[in-house]
Amino acid sequence: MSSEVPKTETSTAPVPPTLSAVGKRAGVSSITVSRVLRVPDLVAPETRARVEEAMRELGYVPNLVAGALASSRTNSVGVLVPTIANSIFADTVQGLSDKLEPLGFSVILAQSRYDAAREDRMLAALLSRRPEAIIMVGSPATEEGNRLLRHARIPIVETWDLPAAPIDAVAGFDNYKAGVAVAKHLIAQGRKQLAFIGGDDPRATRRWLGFWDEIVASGLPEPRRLILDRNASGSVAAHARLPDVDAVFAANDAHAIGFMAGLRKAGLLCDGPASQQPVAVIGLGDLEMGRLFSPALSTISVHGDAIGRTAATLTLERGGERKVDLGFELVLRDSG
Amino acid sequence: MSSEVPKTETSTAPVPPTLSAVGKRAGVSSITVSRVLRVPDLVAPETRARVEEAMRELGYVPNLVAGALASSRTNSVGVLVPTIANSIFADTVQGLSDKLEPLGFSVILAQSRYDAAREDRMLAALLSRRPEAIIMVGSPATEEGNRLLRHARIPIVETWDLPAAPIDAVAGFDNYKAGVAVAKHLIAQGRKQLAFIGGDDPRATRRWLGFWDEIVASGLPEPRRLILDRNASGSVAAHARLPDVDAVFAANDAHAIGFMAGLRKAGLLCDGPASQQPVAVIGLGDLEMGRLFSPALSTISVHGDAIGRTAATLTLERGGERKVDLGFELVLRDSG
DNA sequence: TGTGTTAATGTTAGCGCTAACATTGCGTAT
DNA sequence: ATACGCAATGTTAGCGCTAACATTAACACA
Repeated sequence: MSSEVPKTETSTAPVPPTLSAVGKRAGVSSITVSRVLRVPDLVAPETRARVEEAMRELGYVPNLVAGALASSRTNSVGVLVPTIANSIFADTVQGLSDKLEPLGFSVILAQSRYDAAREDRMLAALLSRRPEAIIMVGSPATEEGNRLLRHARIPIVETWDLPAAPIDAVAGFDNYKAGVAVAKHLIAQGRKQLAFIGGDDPRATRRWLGFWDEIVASGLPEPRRLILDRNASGSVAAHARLPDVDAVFAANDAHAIGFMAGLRKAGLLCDGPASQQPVAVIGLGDLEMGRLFSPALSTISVHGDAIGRTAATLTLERGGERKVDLGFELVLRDSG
Repeated sequence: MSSEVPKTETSTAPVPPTLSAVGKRAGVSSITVSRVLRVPDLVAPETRARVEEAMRELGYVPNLVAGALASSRTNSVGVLVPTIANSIFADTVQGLSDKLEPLGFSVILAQSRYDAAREDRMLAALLSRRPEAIIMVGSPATEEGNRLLRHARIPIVETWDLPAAPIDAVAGFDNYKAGVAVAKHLIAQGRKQLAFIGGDDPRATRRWLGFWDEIVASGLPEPRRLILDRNASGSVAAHARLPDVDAVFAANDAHAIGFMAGLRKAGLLCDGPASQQPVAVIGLGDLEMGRLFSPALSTISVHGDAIGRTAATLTLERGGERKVDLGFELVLRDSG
């Protein structure tokens, strides 16, 4: 990526044109060109036409880096997700970027990979690009991450959860209540041996807590918790480690589907309704695939894209309600 | 997002500290602070310690916008994908960002939503942030997009395909051959009435072309093509529109799974091996879900993350082979 | 006739940093 | 002692743009 362009080639050096170059060509000063770009109404129509012509001829591409430094507006937002690959957070990124891009904002994307140290590094990296807001999944894992964000003096949106003491704004839902809702449903269905499978990130843990509390409060034996790594294939074998279980809440749909694939192999899955399932399974996320699976997956439906769009709105509007609960709904299909 | 911070509040104004502020506090000039950040070996250990202390005390966060303008290195790459939500391209973004982030590069993400005009706008928006490279899925749809990229004088990587006349670098596979491979397999299996379902983006179309050519060359009747919108649910009903078909190539796994869900409803799916399926189904992408489905989905496996990592490598190294064919493999499971 | 008023354009300074070139001080060879 | 090399630090200019404040000309109004 070194710049070994021979400069002594021709008279028209391959130097990208600047505002002044356009201005010179159009016979105006650089500020007028700048105005054509940002506030065209301030420029006389003929002048504007001449400038636009010059921009076209030179193939001018504005330099937003310089513009950002001069105006201290970068028109960018930093987005931090644990992971983007086959994850539910992709919907959120899509949602927020659909909202932000038409407004001229760029999305700077970073992944923490569920690693606190990397999260801090990414947060610092994002902030050094001076985004006008940060949208992240969850909350900073470390004190350092918190400090960084609190000192940044820009809107911060935490998503996919409802932290008790948010840094600034929130767009999420109550993961604890989701766990409670699933437990209630499973108990009402008459299930007795419940278990929870999935990751151990903060949000999954909150779900587990709600699940546990509700089950124990109802007098049933304590549910088991199986912590699985992040790919669904691992959950295929999970059933062997959960003998006697008759209902499972999976921290997300991928785990739920993997678990069901394992149940099928074990002959513990039927194509009938939930009441006929030897083992009930409830997921979270409402992946399209869950609907296509047979038996169709019952799940906690969460609107990932709405979370993203709401987060985008929260970065743009200061003031107003800064804590939005997008809720969730228990969608009952055939798996549990 | 206006900055109405009352400046006459205290003596310690809430102005983010600059390099010079740190320098002043540490008793050195700003350039020394800059060196501590970029080339610490040039600074005496005690000085460095003093500077680092000052940075910590002030909570200094470097301003890469200014740094980029001064050095004309932004340490960022622009990434353009059709869509990021529940798509196979998320793997590619993950792969390239895993490679790029540790090197200090940020990813600026944009989505074209399969829309040529939006693609051009996003390309222009990306370029105006002066990324050091552009990685995109496919090739620019318009002449204007091509022109923009050719004039940008930075590495451009086109992915997920092997364009005949690439702008610069390529990391992808031969979509035409993928179609041929699927056709060959299906024909060898004795299937007679073949069809293709999926989108009509350039890559899907290339797959269709290979599929069609191979089938017609073998003397079988022309395959049918059903163009579906981008969500898998639409493909559930696709079977009704393809009576008599005994083999289907879906442009991606999501469509394949949706189609299979439809087959199941119609009683045209069994849990046995491929030879027993009334209708063979082959997907593309090798989604984890496909493996969990029953019957397990046969598919063209493509390594989306390897495409991303390769693309990242191609942006970093000029010279060397600039056209990398990552290939694909036909993974046969139970669906066809 | 002078005095606003407004529309259109220009001038100046500087955003926060880094490249490129000084400068300083000190140890060492001659 | 003089020159030289080198390590550590500093000075200067400028990246490409925009905010804030001129300036100019044309015209309306009393």
